[in-house]
Amino acid sequence: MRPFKHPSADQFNLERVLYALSDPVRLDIVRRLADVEQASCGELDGGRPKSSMSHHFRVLRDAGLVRTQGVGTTHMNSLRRDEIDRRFPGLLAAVLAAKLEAPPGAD
Amino acid sequence: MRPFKHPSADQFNLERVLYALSDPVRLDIVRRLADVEQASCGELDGGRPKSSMSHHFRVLRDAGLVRTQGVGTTHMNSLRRDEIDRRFPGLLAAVLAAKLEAPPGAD
DNA sequence: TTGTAAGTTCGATAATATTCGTACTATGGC
DNA sequence: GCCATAGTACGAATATTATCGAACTTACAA
Repeated sequence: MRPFKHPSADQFNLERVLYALSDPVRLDIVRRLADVEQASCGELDGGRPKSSMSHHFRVLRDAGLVRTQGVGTTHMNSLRRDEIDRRFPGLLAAVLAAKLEAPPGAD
Repeated sequence: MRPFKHPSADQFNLERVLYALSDPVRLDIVRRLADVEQASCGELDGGRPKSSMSHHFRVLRDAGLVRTQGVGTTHMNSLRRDEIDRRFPGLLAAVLAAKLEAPPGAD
């Protein structure tokens, strides 16, 4: 199981990062990774097909948001929080702190 | 010239906002609006066709990032900074503060 | 009223993404 | 070795977006 190619912090690209975060499935992955420090792909699919999830993980990896390493037979994903923070200070914090959809009538 | 339909702050959607910001042309518009407080569409096209720009302004408007109002024969655009800030604190600041592409060898 | 400048809207085309089934690969347990 | 598990890679269908020309609308000015 050869390791994945991850971009280095100075290769991060703001547009790519924002794009990666603009998908509900991927945003959800990021939010959950923010809580658990590490999780396998299987723990993060919402019942979705593996091939779909694999695609989303790749987008997140390529953007630099997530690091994936093979551990035994599973792939462990973690948020590259420090590196993202260093390159785009405050961005991840803002995204993670963002209030979800305002239900009609709230606010 | 009937006014445009702008979403109210509680209708803002994080994914939509992130998506709107994930395009280089639109990100550039937002960055420049952050400096000037107000600008016409013509001042912000980079020599690009009007119809293309019109599309991008619409995406930004629909996401709630930009407000467009007709003034005479031109359309004046401004960043809805306060409203975005209230709904997604720190997000715009982080995006605007983000270092651009790291040139190879920098950092 | 005729013209012009500023943008929008429409429509077509091309480029990108998403989704997901199927086949494939690697690892660990028996 | 054999099998199950976890996930990737590929391929195809579908959907979404971007780009831009051309026609249209509005406001102002001469």
